[in-house]
Amino acid sequence: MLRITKQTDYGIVLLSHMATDPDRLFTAPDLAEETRLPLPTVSKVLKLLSRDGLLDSQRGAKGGYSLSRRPEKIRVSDIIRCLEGPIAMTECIDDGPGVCDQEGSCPVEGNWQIINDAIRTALDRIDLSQMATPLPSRLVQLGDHRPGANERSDANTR
Amino acid sequence: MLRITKQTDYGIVLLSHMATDPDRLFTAPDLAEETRLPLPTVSKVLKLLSRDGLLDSQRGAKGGYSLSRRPEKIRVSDIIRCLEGPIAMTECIDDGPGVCDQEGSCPVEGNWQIINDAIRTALDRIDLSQMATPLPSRLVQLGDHRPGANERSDANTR
DNA sequence: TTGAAATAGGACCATTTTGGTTCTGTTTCA
DNA sequence: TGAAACAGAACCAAAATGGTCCTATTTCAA
Repeated sequence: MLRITKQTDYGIVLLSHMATDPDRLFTAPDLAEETRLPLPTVSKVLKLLSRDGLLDSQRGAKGGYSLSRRPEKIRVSDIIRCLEGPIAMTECIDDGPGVCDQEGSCPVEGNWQIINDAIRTALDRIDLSQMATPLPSRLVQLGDHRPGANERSDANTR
Repeated sequence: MLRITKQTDYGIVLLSHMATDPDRLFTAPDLAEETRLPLPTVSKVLKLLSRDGLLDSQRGAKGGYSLSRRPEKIRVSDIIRCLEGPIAMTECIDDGPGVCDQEGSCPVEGNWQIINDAIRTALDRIDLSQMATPLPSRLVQLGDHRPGANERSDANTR
């Protein structure tokens, strides 16, 4: 389904929430409550985000997490890269040469770059401030994106 | 890793190969050999592609698969949608309302649309003819994108 | 000095996805 | 009528995910 993992989902939710008050120091328990997500999971994600420098952390009592930079400076691509690794849609990319037995004969070969770059670029353009705006205007009609209303092709998977 | 599944990978490889001779009728065994992929898997993917109308199929002896339309008319997004379901990076999209217990309080809510649309658009812009060009020119420097050296590849799409 | 409150970092395991194979039809041509 | 292909589904091992939990370590403040 070309989807991000739930962890990343949580990450974006958490960071978006933090972006609404960019200077505040948030504890994990606070965040868990405010976003209504389970604490252990929130905790785990925050650690990852902090390890990669998207969050600053203060240990000890009165500790917590805060955004390491302005929301505008944190791109969705940063978050995904932190929580899921390099944004490359196929393995032949991040494994380097020599792994794929198709090498040389693969009809696609370098052309994966086209796709990867397109995705990366798209994700680079979106930053936290955009995600955090409290439903800016209903421009983005919520129920209106179903491609031709073609039958739910995921109907069989559950 | 925000990656497509191997099945989709195969699908793109297969279709790209077929795009190099758009009018030819390919049998699954032929394709397996020409792309050096295992036949059972090739077979499986072809069936899916054909079920969704990306390929035409002819049964019986002398049967096979052929592109259902010109390579330029087959977008990467079509292939992904066929092999992985709707292109929506989070579940709150394709499941419709009422599923997410965050509803109403989720700080991101409709803003996922921003991301989903960006991805969809990016993938809409790439068609099979682009993927199939036999390494058009080495513009897209192959060995230069590894995680460490993150070169900004702006200025292409959009 | 000490205890409570936080983060840091793993280990762990059930569940789900995936990758790939195989089997049993059905269709078509020669 | 048989061989060659596609159609469709079942199946299962391996990998990835989602969550939780446990044990440090750090810091503040009484």
